[in-house]
Amino acid sequence: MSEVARRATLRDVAETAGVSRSTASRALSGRGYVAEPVRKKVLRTAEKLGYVPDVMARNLKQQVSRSIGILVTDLRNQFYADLAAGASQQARLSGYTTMLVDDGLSSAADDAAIAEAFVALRVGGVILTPTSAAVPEYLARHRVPIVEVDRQFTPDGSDGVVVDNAAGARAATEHLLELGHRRIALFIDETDWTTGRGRYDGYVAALGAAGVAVDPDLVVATGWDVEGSRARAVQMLGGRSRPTAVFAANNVLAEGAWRAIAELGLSVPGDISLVAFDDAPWMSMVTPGVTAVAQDSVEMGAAAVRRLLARLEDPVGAPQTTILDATLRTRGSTGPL
Amino acid sequence: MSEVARRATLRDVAETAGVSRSTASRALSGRGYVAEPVRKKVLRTAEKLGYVPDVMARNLKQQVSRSIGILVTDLRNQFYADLAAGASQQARLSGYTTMLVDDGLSSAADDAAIAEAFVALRVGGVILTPTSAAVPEYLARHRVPIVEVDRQFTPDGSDGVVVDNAAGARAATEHLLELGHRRIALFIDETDWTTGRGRYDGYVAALGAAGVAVDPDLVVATGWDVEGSRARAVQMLGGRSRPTAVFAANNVLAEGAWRAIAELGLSVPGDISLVAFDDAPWMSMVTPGVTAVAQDSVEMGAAAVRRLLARLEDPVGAPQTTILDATLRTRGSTGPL
DNA sequence: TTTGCCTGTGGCATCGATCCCACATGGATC
DNA sequence: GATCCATGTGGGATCGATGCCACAGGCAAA
Repeated sequence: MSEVARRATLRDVAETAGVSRSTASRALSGRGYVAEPVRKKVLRTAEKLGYVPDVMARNLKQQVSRSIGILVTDLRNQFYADLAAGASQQARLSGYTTMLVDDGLSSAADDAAIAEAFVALRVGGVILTPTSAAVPEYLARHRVPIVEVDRQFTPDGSDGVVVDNAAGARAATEHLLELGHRRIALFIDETDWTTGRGRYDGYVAALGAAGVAVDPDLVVATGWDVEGSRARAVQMLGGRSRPTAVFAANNVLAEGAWRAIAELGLSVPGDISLVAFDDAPWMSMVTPGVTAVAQDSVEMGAAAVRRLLARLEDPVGAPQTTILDATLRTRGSTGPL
Repeated sequence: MSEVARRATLRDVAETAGVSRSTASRALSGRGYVAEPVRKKVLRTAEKLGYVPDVMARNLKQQVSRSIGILVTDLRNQFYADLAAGASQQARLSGYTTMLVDDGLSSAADDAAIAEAFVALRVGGVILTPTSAAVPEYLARHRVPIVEVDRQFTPDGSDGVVVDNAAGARAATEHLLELGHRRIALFIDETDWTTGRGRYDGYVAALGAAGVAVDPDLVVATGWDVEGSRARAVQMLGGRSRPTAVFAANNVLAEGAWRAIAELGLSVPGDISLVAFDDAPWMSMVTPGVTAVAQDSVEMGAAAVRRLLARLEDPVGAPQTTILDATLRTRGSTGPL
């Protein structure tokens, strides 16, 4: 056993201090009776040996783990990175460790593996941002509490934290309407789930309230990435009957639209107004600044962790969805018709 | 024991399948002899019960963990978010799970707790981006292999992955010199550690090679955040003897400089040229685009994981530092004097 | 003196998975 | 027919930490 400095275990501490493992455990954890001098001695030896308890072994014995999983859609997107930062920090403040996984360039098979890894690690619960539907299903089947952030697959069945998509989208659209715009294009990735659906509804509601009919040709599914959005935007804005304003439903699509506008040599807001959902850093750097519906993504992450911890406290309560405010930040990219 | 659907264990699988735990273990892991029909039966039972092995228990028994820790400076900085994404993905591809922690708004005490958590979780090794010096010290003391990314506290003592800071800074400075600039300011956070030191050296080397003396007044310590950089930049660029070009040593300081320039109403590159180290997304969105030294941060993260895994294979080999290329991307923010 | 309680400590089983070892069976070889 | 080996299976110890229970003293009340 002459291993080169094996890591110290509780047994090592106990033997060095000349007490039993039970006593050492009590001294270190502070549970149960320990005579003061003995306690001091154990603490000193533990310190001397550089003893750090093995949380794996502890969790195994106690059958609980103070760790949560976080699965984010894509860390390279500032929105999700901020969300992860907020969740990570809140978890740490609450004494939980986090298993943060970036779904990034993963395949469907990867998603399954990630979900299984969370179960295998026996995390207390998982924070989920939009990925494949298989993940929440798998976790639900294995009775792992989840909190869906940004988008909810099962609004009634699970906890969630979302921004008020409809109100935000409505505010953005109304802002354009007030400036006199009537031909307002909506760039959106999907309209089937809560996020896209809410933003679409807000857009429609604003138009309806202003007595403007929804033109299906102006609602364009751009795909999920910058390139898809850019290509569609070039096509639409390069045509003869182009809209006077564009509402991009998220920061990625807004970037595509912005690049297309620059490419076509159009002036903002002279030729076209642009408003985005989700205020990315670049929107306040460019000239003119991009009017955007800001959502506090750091706070969303933190709120999700708080919701999850509340769920762990009360496993049987009814699912709750926390709805955060979205606020319109007016900048130079929107102007009168 | 009539618990409401307790999670299935290996014992449950074994009993249901009518075999011993040993046999069930062999069937599932594929190690040792198992008759084919028995193997099939065990696999079917495991599937039916939704059995997922407890990696904690497995690691405890095997005394190895296929997980690594990743500590990033600040996820809200795109550079570190990308780095984390790259590391996370590479780790997953290699079959490792990651404990990703965002240092974000942490105090020194938090740092100590984070380092201890890594040890407590018995991670195989840790990827470190710049934080407090206490972290690498603590981990080294506990014999946890580390790879320092972006900045190395102990270049000779530990593995590292860095970009070629000197060459990148030199290229940026030479670019400005070639355009005729002579009064080139350097905005930098620190010059004591590898990152800042390398960039400073590159700047000095380029000036020296061109026969231009280094003016200490033009090398400004701006602090670590956007606001500090902006304030210093306003002060310096608002004065009468302002430089004709600014080299910002990272994306944060570049943002401060950019905001200051906009605030002062200066034109780029007419009044002043700007070049940045680290190509952030906004730099290609603004007009004119910002000339920048690009480092592949996703690849840095991936390279760090590969280095760490190699270290786990060979614990005693000499420390290695991987140096990645930095390439200058010329955009509109730099122009002739 | 006996009973009872409180304090302090150690023995030992336990969590879930693994794996060494013993043992059992069957067929092939001498 | 005895020996041997290959194959297949189960018993039980083990990893590190915890916590129940038993037990040893000491002290106070009856």
